Amino acid sequence: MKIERNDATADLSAQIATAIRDAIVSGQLPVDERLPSEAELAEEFQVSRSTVREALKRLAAQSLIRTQRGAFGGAFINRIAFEDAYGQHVTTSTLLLSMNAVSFDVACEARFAMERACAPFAVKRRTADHLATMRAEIQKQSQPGLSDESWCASDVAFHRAFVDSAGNPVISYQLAGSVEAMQPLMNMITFTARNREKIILLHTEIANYLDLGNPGAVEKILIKLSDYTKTLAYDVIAAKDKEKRA
Amino acid sequence: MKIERNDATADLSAQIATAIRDAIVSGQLPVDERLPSEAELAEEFQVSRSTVREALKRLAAQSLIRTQRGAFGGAFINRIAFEDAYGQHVTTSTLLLSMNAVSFDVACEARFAMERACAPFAVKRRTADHLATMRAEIQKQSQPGLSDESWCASDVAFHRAFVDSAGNPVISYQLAGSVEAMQPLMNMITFTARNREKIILLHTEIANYLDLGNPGAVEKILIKLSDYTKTLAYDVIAAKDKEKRA
DNA sequence: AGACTTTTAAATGTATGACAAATGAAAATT
DNA sequence: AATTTTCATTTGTCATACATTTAAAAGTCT
Repeated sequence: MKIERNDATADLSAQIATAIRDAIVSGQLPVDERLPSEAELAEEFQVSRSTVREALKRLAAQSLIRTQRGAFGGAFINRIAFEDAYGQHVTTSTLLLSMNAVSFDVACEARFAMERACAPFAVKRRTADHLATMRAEIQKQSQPGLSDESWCASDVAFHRAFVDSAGNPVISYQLAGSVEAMQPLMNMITFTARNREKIILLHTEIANYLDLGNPGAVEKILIKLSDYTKTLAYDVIAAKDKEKRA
Repeated sequence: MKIERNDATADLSAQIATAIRDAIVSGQLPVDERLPSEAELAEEFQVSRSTVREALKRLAAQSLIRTQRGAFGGAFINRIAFEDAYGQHVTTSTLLLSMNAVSFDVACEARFAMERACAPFAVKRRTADHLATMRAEIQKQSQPGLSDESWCASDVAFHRAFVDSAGNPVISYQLAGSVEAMQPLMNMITFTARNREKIILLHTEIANYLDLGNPGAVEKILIKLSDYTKTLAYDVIAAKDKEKRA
């Protein structure tokens, strides 16, 4: 089924993981199929059990397999759930943004551009539930004592509900990375009462136009929101620069 | 810096991996920082070296760390490159589509919706290079003897160039999952000479309107392309159903 | 003194063997 | 027939040993 060795550039466990991963991705190993036991794989690849285990842990880290102990246990090809994929995507995207000096502008542009793409579908498919969630988050955002972290979390929840209202799980999955990965960046912005007021207004308009079924208007508000977010970020960055020079 | 144990629901190696991952994601461990050696981590977490190694392999599978052998080697926090992230994203997205019975329509809608979101930026920022790449792929697609696989690969390359022309690496990264993950689905569609002709025409129009700087027109062509792709998929599915009934 | 070679210590990679713990099937018992 | 016990299988963890790689440090030669 799969053979290799003598690559020499990579660890054995990495090579074995790649071989099995390829078999999974290419569809040779169907979902819920059981892999051979660790001992059998060790025999098959002519390596020790530890090496096989390290390979399997690599695959488990990507949710490609799950393991079960006991007789009739073993490693099984895992059906990746949207939930698992979200998590990995968010982790990767977050690190990508924080480690690669992606500017706030670029991240913001990407996020809102894709969010705008949801508008036409959202007006067609949003349910009462989606609207209720969005309005509930707006309500939460209006509470005076809300901490910056809770404010940002509610902001993410609002946008998440909007994206989900487009009724396309693939879009939701793809956008989770953009929206949630920006949360650390957003957390750095201090939202004063005045800022919040303005954003809440825009959120309300989005909900209203979504309710009315006007995609163009929703897109326009999203542009305003994007611009305003960028403005706030500029101010924060400018203030930090000033502080640094002082 | 990080402690746990007694979770009982998860493996020790998974718990340790999570602890270190959290420290990385939260920014406590800066890029290129060296983790303690395996022996030291084993001591710190009060587990065996094998268990630590399995945890580290999990992190390595997500490109969170890289390891180096030899004195002064060890595990270092890895700066995730866009390239690494692409790869993981494509793998996950591909499996998500193939394992979760995501309909062709849903995948197609997501892909083209996000691609349309690129149009306004693409007309502003596309370079001569991008246009040249797109036209070169169109040229390739016009060759009569091209296999279905090569055709699809060239199709991906064309759309990739278009997305890249928007000049936003975050958008490019997010879209890589959608565009490339659909390749297996696209490969199932047999593109006759007549089909190809029509798609090549649409590709040409995209390149032309991009050249002219007309984002609205580009979006309209993308909608046409999306619709046509869906039509082709319907036909293939219908033909398969017929075959099955026969 | 400076350039080259050798040694050495530290770290990861791999192998082996042992035992613990979980688990479901099969056998034994009530 | 239902329940309990036994048992084989498999993953999880630990301990130890050795191979391999690597760069610094020490040594050697010109």
